[in-house]
Amino acid sequence: MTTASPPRTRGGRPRDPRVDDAVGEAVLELLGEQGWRALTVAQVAERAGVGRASIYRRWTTKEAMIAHAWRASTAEARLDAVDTGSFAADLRALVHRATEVNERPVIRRALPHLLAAAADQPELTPTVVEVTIGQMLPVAEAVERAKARGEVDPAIDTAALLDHIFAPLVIRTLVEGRPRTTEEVDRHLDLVLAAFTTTGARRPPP
Amino acid sequence: MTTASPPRTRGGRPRDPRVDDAVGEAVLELLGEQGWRALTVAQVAERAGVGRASIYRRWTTKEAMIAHAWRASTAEARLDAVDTGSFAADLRALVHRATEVNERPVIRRALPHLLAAAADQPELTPTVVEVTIGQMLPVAEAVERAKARGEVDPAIDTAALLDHIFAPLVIRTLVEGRPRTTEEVDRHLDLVLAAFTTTGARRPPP
Amino acid sequence: MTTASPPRTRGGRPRDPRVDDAVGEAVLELLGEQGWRALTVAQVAERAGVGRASIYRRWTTKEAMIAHAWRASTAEARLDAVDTGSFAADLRALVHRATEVNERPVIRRALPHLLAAAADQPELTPTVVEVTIGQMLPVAEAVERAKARGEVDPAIDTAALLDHIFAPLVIRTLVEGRPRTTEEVDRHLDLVLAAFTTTGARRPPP
Amino acid sequence: MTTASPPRTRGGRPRDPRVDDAVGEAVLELLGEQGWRALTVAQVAERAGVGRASIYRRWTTKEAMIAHAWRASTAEARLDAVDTGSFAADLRALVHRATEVNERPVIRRALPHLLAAAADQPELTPTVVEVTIGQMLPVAEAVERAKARGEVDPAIDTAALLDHIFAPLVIRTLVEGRPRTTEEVDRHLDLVLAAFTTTGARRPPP
DNA sequence: TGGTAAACGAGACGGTACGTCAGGTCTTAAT
DNA sequence: ATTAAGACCTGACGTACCGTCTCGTTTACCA
Repeated sequence: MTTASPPRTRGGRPRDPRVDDAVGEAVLELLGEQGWRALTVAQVAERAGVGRASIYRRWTTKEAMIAHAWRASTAEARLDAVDTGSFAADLRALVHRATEVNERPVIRRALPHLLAAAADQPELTPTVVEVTIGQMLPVAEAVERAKARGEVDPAIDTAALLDHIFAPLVIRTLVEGRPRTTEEVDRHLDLVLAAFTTTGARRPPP
Repeated sequence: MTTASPPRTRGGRPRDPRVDDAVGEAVLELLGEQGWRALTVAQVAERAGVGRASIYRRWTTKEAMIAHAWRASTAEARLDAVDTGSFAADLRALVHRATEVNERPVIRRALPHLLAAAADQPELTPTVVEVTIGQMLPVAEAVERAKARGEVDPAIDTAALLDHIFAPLVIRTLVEGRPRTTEEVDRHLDLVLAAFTTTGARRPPP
Repeated sequence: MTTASPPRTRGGRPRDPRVDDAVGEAVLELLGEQGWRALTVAQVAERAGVGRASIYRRWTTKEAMIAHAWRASTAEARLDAVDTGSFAADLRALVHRATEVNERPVIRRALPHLLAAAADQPELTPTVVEVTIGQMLPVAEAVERAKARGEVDPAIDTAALLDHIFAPLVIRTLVEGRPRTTEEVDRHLDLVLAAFTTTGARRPPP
Repeated sequence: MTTASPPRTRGGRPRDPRVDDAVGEAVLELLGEQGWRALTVAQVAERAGVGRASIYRRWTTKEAMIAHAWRASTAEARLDAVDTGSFAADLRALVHRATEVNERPVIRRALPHLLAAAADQPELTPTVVEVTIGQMLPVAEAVERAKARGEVDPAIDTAALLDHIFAPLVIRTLVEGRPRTTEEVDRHLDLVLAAFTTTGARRPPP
């Protein structure tokens, strides 16, 4: 789904797709500049050169508007697959790149608020799930390849393993409010590889 | 720290500690009843039988007020230590009880919003860190005992292990907006024990 | 000027004139019922069935709002002209009727506060001047006719004479906080007629 | 009455009279500097170096406090008697000096508000009456001398004549929010003298 | 090609929460 | 029992934002 529910088109002027784009861009800009609290629909409308009514015609709440813009932005930032033949190498490459993506201000500032909004408005949950799963997809593929190669026990549930890979990083960022350093990510991956792979591969000494 | 920064009281009527308590109780009640969005300072003041000014005198923002009430409430809900002599048994008992605690409406509804608030207001981060660490403390002790008994490799960083124990549970609750079932928690602990203990202890068949 | 400065309406929804009317009525009702001190913007908004923002959009201060409502109300209460052919008769009729008008609760309770408000907010002065002059207008016409008939010396400044007619009555009401009785008004007019007319006409004995 | 109701003095620490003085001075200073609206009890207390409770122990409301300070200040500004032997000369001297007194910022800014306060709080009326009458007292004496000399018809009620002398000046200041010029006062007195004295004395050409 | 239906930017609408401020009362320790 | 200091409750203030609702105008489809 890339647009905001283009509903019945029976007569009348069609919706201007430039509005969707302009709103999305404005939301991301303002989120990055000022954070979630300071972001108002009126401001978005002004920045986008759009009427407020045109926004409410597309999304029922401010949160839905932001969620849509956020999803649209992550779609283009999706990680490319990486296949080096080694699970450890794949994992390090993918997780380091995912960490970079999550450091973009708009993501870092929006994610906690989107989780909170979804807690109150269950209709936002699919969006949150979709984005988080989307980000883990290339890693899931690497895990499957690792199972095929015998690097990972096939009895281990892939989803559970993905959580062990990502959740500790995400939760620390959420709680401590600062991104993980490269070194911290590497140490985390050391432990993951030691605990969940048959080789217990550690990173090569520098 | 159990009270809201009673600054030097050089002359003048001292702050009435009953105000702090009444506000804390009112916040928790209203959070549980209505959730975060519907909670207003005016409502808290009325429920607590307190003037709004007395609240703003103590906390600069609504979020700080809630964070304080939340911390005060978790202090009394802290998990008791459990020491059965077996890391697996300790872990299952403690994590199941922690899961129960986190299911209380006030916690479940407030946590995502507190994380979001802390993202905008860094001064709230210590409170969030303190509470989350507090909850993990008895588990940390169990881990240390397990290391002493040789059930867990002493080379493993305890904090990292704690994250592998808790983060996957918490993150799934945050993202999916529903609590983990007992069965899901058990399966998660199976994997943790298999991956991070020397015995790879699995739970006994029922 | 009968409305609250509907500024250039270039696009956008136009202001609803019913809001102006409803606010004006509500102000006058509440002024009459409760007086100036007890009158709050929130109360006016509720009584008028109007949002508070709509009031603040029109008037910058509570005083300006009341002044506007007050002027609008006096416009319809303006005295009709009286022309009996005799200055004394004209004057007695007009001043007695003006006194009645000024006894209406809304006027009696509002005037002192409006004078006070104008002392702090000079932009209210034109309104106060307009209303007071408006009330004296029919008397001014009677004075001009009296001058033409030779009952009043044409060398006497009409505005000055009007002040001698009204000011003593008004100032006593302001200072003593009670209205003038019919008898007091008559005695006052006796003196005015004796001092400022060529005939020195006194009232006929009862 | 120069102090604020020094009540029962039965045991205990006596009231510090410096508090009364300091409060009075602070009120007058702040009235002159900022006007009535911006004057708060807290500000007065701070400026006077006094606790707020000490103020409320003496006066029940803010208005009563100001009224007291105002009366105390006018007591010392009372006009000295003038007796030149000519009513016209006495009158011009006294009224010009009264006009000067009324131009002091504290008076000009406070009078309208005191009238408004008295409209809501009848207990303030005596103070207002006392001050206004006090100011007119020397003029009343001059009127009596004029009656004795035959310059003014003894049948004219002195109080009514005083109102014709002062009310037009005061009301114009109240309504128009600006003081009378010397020339305006002189023209007003010309008319008063012409209308209410047997000589109809006009001022000598310059 | 002309009508119509829905879009558009602008901005007013009712409602509600916010955070500030003022008034008048009460409580402390000290005098 | 007073004092200065300062907390207390109450409640109005003015601002800001939300989501809705007109306005007058523009733009596509369809007859």
